[in-house]
Amino acid sequence: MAESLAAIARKLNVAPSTISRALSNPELVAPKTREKILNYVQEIGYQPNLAARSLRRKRTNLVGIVVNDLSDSLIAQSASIMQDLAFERGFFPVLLATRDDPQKEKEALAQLKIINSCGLVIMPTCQSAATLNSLNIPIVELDRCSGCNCYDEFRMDDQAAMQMACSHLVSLGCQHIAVLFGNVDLVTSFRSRFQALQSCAPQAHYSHFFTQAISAHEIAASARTLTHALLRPTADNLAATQNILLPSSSNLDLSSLPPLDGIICTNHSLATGVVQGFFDHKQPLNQNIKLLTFDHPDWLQVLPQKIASLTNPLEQAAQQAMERLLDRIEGRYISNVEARLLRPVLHPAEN
Amino acid sequence: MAESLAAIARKLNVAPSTISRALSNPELVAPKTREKILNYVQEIGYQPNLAARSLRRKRTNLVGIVVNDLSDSLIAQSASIMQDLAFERGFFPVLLATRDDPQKEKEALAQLKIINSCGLVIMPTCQSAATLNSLNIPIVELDRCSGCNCYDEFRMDDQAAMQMACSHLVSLGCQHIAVLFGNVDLVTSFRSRFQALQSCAPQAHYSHFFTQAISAHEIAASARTLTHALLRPTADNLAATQNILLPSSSNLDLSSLPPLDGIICTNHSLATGVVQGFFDHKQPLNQNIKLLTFDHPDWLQVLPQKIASLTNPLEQAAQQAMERLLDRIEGRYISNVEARLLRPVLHPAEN
DNA sequence: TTGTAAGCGTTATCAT
DNA sequence: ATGATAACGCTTACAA
Repeated sequence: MAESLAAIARKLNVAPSTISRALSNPELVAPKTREKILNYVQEIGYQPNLAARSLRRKRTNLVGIVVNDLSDSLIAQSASIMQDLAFERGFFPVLLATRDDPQKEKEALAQLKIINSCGLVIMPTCQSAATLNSLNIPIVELDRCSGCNCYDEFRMDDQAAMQMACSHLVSLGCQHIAVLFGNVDLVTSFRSRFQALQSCAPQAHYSHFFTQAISAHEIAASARTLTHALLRPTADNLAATQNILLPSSSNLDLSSLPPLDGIICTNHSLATGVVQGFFDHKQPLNQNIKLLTFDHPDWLQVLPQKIASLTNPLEQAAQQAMERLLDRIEGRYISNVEARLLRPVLHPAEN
Repeated sequence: MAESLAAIARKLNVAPSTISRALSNPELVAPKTREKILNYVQEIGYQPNLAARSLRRKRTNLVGIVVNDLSDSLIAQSASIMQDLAFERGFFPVLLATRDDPQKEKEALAQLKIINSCGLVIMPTCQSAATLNSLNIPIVELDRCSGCNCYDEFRMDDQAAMQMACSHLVSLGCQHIAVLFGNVDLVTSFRSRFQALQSCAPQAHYSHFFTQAISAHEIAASARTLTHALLRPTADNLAATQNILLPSSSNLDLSSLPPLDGIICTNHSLATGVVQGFFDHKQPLNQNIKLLTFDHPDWLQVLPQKIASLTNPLEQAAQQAMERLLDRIEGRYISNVEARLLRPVLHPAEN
């Protein structure tokens, strides 16, 4: 059983409150006493009882970290960075994953409410705004935005990313580029990437395709089917794309355009499907058709042919997000909310 | 601000203790009062203050979940299962990852001590025994064992797994199988898999190779180098394996044996390296040489040729581990510690 | 069956 | 600069 303040107080012949002060407001206690106390506390490795502290302070030191998919190693790594940061500043991180399921997100937020978490960094799904507001704690949005513009946001600069992607393929000589998106109606990041496409390098033609799917698995499946149609536009293959794309997608009859020589996947789930589609047709990657994917999925390393990728600067965003959150909690940052957009990094296909 | 017990008590004209009882020991309060209380509590959505409860009970409801690598999707999924389970039983899961770094594991355990977690499910690294014992809380080991045999253990049956793997390749006609392991000196699961190899289908010859590496990344790199030597045993390629294998590995001069026609990777990091090695030599997978890997890495789905895999029943193990932990915490299970070994499932290469 | 009261370990207020 | 004291919200003897 850990030593209590009272016990230490008796040992040192001071009042418990003095010790408490020495620990939380050292400047309020005389240097001599302070040193005596801190030395002893150090020596016996005293740990304050956090339950008691939370009870008295009416605030826990628990900060929520809600991400969509921990099995994405970039996200896992970013979460780990945020956890370390929280520790360092005396907070305790509580990590929950939603797998992009709004239901699970609701549960997660409910749980955070139950444990009285004092702050939250979240990668929100499309529909979280209402639930977020009901928490009444400082919140920072990471990588996505929930739509309510009342929280700090840290994420990739979608506009810059889209332009970098297009310029890269154009510089490789591409003239007709298919750009694959997830559901632009429901996912803001896809929407803003698509909007950015309008102002991209005009040296090429762009055809855009939107999946209806939202979950990673279904997005990949849709992209696979779509790839079949792009590579072999047979009647069957074209028909198969009917129910998986949003009607606002480009027409799949591409005969009036130059032949397809580039594909941009605006997230890694799309890329998974595209790569599968190429292999289904025994077509080597990145040869006649140059590929570029947003994100940097783990499986890039085991591909027989390499493809270009554009990495989301999620780790930096995560770090900044957590720092901002803790600053908000501690009242060290009180300015208006801001959206900070970070530039991605382009990795050309190796050889 | 959430309503307090005292406030509710006043509203209902009962004592706070009665409400407390109605919530934690319903059978101790008269059916009529109980109903009145529970209804009201339900209605206003009362949530007990957990800090106060923990303080008084001298026990938090925080259970630690310490895993090595969250970016492994099977592990992420298992962690999620454990979290749900903990929630359902009124506990709160605290998820921490170590990336197989003993230092980070120490930190994680220290943090769990600070927050006073009341139990722990852990995938221990090789050297955790001492730190674990110093926690003085119920512990369950998942997927690996720390060596101290004082905790319940739930993991794959390595012996059965190894035998299934060998039998499968033998049934495909393999006569000479290379079996790749991680560091058998330091990682118990590799050691027990290797021991099981002794009693495997004697219709084939087995050559065994042990990496010195421990971290996932280095294991993959070692396996890649080794694969080069296995596919093209040039002097250079053989020399390159010198410093990455344990000396107790089989001799790489395999000329006295039948030609290599099967490779078993005893975890997915090894498989990553092997697949890279095959591609480096433009050699298709699973054609002349049949491949089988333990685990079911995500990238299997994007391979141009499929390979067989043996999936660790980690999700079931995780579920059982968490159930056991909570039973121990609540004193509902008090028998001696046991090691429960679960059989894996074999997935043949799809066509 | 229910109420009373003490106390968990900390911190904030007030008095010294 | 330090000490005494009350209070945070809950649980649990014990008393009624």
